[in-house]
Amino acid sequence: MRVKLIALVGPTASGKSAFAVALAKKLNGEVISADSRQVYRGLDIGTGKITKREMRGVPHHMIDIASLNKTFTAHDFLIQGRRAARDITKRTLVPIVSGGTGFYIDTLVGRISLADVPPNKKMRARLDKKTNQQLLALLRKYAPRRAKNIDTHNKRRLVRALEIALSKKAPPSRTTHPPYNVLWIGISPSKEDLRKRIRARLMARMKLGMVAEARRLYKNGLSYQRMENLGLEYRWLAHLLQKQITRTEFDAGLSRDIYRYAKRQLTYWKRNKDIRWFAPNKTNDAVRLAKKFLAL
RNA sequence: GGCCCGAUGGCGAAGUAGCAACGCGACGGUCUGCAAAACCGUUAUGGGUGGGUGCAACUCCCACUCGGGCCU
Repeated sequence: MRVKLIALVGPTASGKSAFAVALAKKLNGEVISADSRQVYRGLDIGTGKITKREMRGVPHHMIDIASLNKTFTAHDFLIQGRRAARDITKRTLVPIVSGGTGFYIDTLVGRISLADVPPNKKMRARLDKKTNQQLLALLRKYAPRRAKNIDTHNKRRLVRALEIALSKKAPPSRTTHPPYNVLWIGISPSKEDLRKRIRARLMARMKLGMVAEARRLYKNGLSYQRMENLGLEYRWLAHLLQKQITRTEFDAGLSRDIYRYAKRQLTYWKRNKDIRWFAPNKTNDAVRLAKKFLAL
């Protein structure tokens, strides 16, 4: 029998982290965070990372497990996340995967299977010099099927596709059956509510010293370039610290970008018809559903 | 009262007698190891209003309205 696992998704600032804790307490579970930025040590306020207090004794996995000197990937998440899930179920507890990085969750759960080809830095550097046109031509030659449905303007994707196509290893079998029996729960506020939550949360974090955190990270060697690539908070913080924008522009620009990000997240989950969506104030229904799922 | 300049999508902003650039914003979407990233698409049948000239006017002419400037 497949292991039961609960996947809790929702846009940023929807309140899913708090709900994950509540759910874990009620169901005897532990949380596996699925957040591509909270895995890094040092990114705390900017990522809205849950605090020890907020965890209320519920163990959280996959937080603070990576160094900013390295690039954490979906594959890393897959390996370590599954290990965490195994570890939790071994203790007869329920794994609750909760987070905003839909791609990571889909990977962990087996909705998406990754090619068994690790990043090849040298090859990437070489391919990066080519134009999208050239990359596409190469892809047509070495992986015509992939070339058909790829984003032809997206260099990052083109490079990765070629990396797979040009590697010696044979692609993995596509038959990876989902290792888990998943209950999908989504938390989604209304658009207006979401906007308000995002602003309020941003202001609160500014008071907590979000700017100081970024300044400290910079002093400790985190380049503005890297912050830029981290996106959202750290990207805007980098601009602010370099005095390229005013505080007013920072507030407006960042909260707008966070909102846009939230919409992108929702778009990502739209295709997953298994998700049962709940409003933030209707989480009791979600708890009931989860209990039923576990009782089966 | 007289003279001059301007009036283009939610905002900013080009341009030309012959299908209304572009930027921002908004909205929608993609997603097979960087996923808070990267990438794609849509967004003015209409150019202050009313007339006129022209095969054709946002583009030329006249009047009016509004905004800005100058003069008495």
